[in-house]
Amino acid sequence: MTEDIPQAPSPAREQADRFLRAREVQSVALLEDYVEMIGDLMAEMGEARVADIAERMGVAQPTATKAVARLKREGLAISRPYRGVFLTEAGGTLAEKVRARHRTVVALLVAVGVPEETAELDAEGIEHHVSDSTLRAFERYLSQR
Amino acid sequence: MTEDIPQAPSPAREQADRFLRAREVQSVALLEDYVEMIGDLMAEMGEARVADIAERMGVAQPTATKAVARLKREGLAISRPYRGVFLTEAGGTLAEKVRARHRTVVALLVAVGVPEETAELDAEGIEHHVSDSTLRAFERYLSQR
DNA sequence: CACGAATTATAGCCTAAGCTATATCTTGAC
DNA sequence: GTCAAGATATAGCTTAGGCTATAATTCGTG
Repeated sequence: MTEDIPQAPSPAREQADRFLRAREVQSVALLEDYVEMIGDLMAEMGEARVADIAERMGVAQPTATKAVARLKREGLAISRPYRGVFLTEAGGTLAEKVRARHRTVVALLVAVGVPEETAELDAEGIEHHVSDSTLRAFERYLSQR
Repeated sequence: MTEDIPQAPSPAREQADRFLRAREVQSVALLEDYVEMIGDLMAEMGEARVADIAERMGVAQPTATKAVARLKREGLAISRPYRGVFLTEAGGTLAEKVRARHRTVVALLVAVGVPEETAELDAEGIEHHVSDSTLRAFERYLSQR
């Protein structure tokens, strides 16, 4: 047998794990975006209609329909055919979390000198990769200054 | 005709554009990761072999082969069957840019209080969404403190 | 209350990125 | 120089997320 007990993984393995994590994050990123969007629409108009979701996400209507189907599968939304889409409790909770994280990321970017517009643009992609640990660090940084 | 000359786009449109941009970024993110990785391997071992690329990326070997094919299509790498993979000049330039951006992102995260390990983990996903403008802001922030 | 317009769903297609299984090529050891 | 082991390529499948075209449903208006 080899020298060592379960211990330091190889550098290659560590690096691979980072990429695996990034890919995992990516797979939930779209879900998060849709959930947040549906939350917005529910707040603004009482319900989210597929056409509005599609318009705001910048996708074709059938793409939005398919995304909603996935949200339903994951227990984040409910809907009946030809009717509006609504978030479940889990969906609502996620939407709130995503919204808060988005605000924090934008605020941090602005705090370190990124122009508002750019911050808003970049945050859309960045936010999904901000872990809870990093998010807390951002909050600490923003509060003590 | 309507009231206004080509001007302020609708909020929905603006939001859609942000998502479109995030999706675009995503489509080049993997290319960037592979190019950086191949650069690392070339520096360490003189060439990048498909098996090593696969191991470090945490994917199966055929997935790496396919990725290399895409890199070749995009003019970022060259290779001959059953031989190592090498970066083109364009690939090398991109690798250097990606590596520098990665370092800056990690440094900024650490500077605002994110633990090293977490910074390294999150940076892997975040970096691809950091625009040139944001990167410059990060550099300014890091230099004046 | 019926019908046309608007909305939503469905069908079918494409590409990217992952996988396993298997075929092909290279190379080092004998 | 052969051949077995190792590395790479290929075939074929899956899922996700796009798209267009078209079918089905709902709803406001006359």
